[in-house]
Amino acid sequence: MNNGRFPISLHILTLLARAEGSLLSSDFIAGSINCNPVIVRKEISNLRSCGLVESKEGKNGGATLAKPAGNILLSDIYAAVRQSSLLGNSRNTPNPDCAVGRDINTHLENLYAEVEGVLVNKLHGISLADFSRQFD
Amino acid sequence: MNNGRFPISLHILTLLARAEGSLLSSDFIAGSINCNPVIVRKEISNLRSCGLVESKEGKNGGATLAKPAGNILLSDIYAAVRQSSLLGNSRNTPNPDCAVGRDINTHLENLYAEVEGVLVNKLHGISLADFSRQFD
DNA sequence: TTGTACTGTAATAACATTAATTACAGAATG
DNA sequence: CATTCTGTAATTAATGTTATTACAGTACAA
Repeated sequence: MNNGRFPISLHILTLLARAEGSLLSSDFIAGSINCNPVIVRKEISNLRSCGLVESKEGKNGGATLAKPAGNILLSDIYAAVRQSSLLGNSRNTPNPDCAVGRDINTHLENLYAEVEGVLVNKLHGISLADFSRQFD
Repeated sequence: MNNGRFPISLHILTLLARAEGSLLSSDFIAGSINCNPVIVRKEISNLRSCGLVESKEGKNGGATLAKPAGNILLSDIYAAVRQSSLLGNSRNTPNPDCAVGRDINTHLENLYAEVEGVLVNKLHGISLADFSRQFD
């Protein structure tokens, strides 16, 4: 998770939370993030498939939250953008003839599950409403 | 942290923990990880600068732990390889003329510090000895 | 004292991932 | 029915990561 998807999604959702139901265009959102609008539309497409936002096509279209900001948790956003394990994985398959190489992936997976658990737990305690309130 | 440095460093240290003081060469370690020995030497160089391993040059050289495996915590390893924030950063500087764009980096930093705190805390409770014992 | 087996490190190339851009079909509105 | 928007695919550009090559320097052992 070394990429910008979490902060971008959180930025989008914060803008939507503060827009209080009015539709925001991908161009407007991209202007705040300072990135390409296609990236925003892609990210919104992902958030939509996770049930966090709704969007409307056509003239005067745009996006809104699919539910109250108090019901969207940072753990939901994390889950929506998560694509690789938190602490990284080696690209190569370790040597199966070595006691460590043989089992390290299993033990890494277990460790990662444990560690990611505490992280998700923490994010579970913070709502989008909590986060976006800070901008008032 | 989408790269393989944490798992590679942990793999190296696990091998060293199990070698119980005898020197392991970068070639041997690379053979277990299945990566290039230069990568191993670079990572060992980093771990050495963090005080986790010692190494000896020349014939019959190699690396060992700089202290007992029970005194090396996974949080030390995390700190040694950490190079970017856990949940990623957008590459672009957000629009300062937008209330959200103006302050989001500050609020993201605070959030990341909080979240990373619980992760480090978790890793602090697990030693290299605990981890490497699993391979017995 | 010299060959051998290592480390340390720099420089470069190969590869993988991420973001930006271009392009365009389709939807909703006025 | 022109306009303004979304949705999405395809491509290119930028960046980040790992592998490779090269070689100087160190320690050992015959």
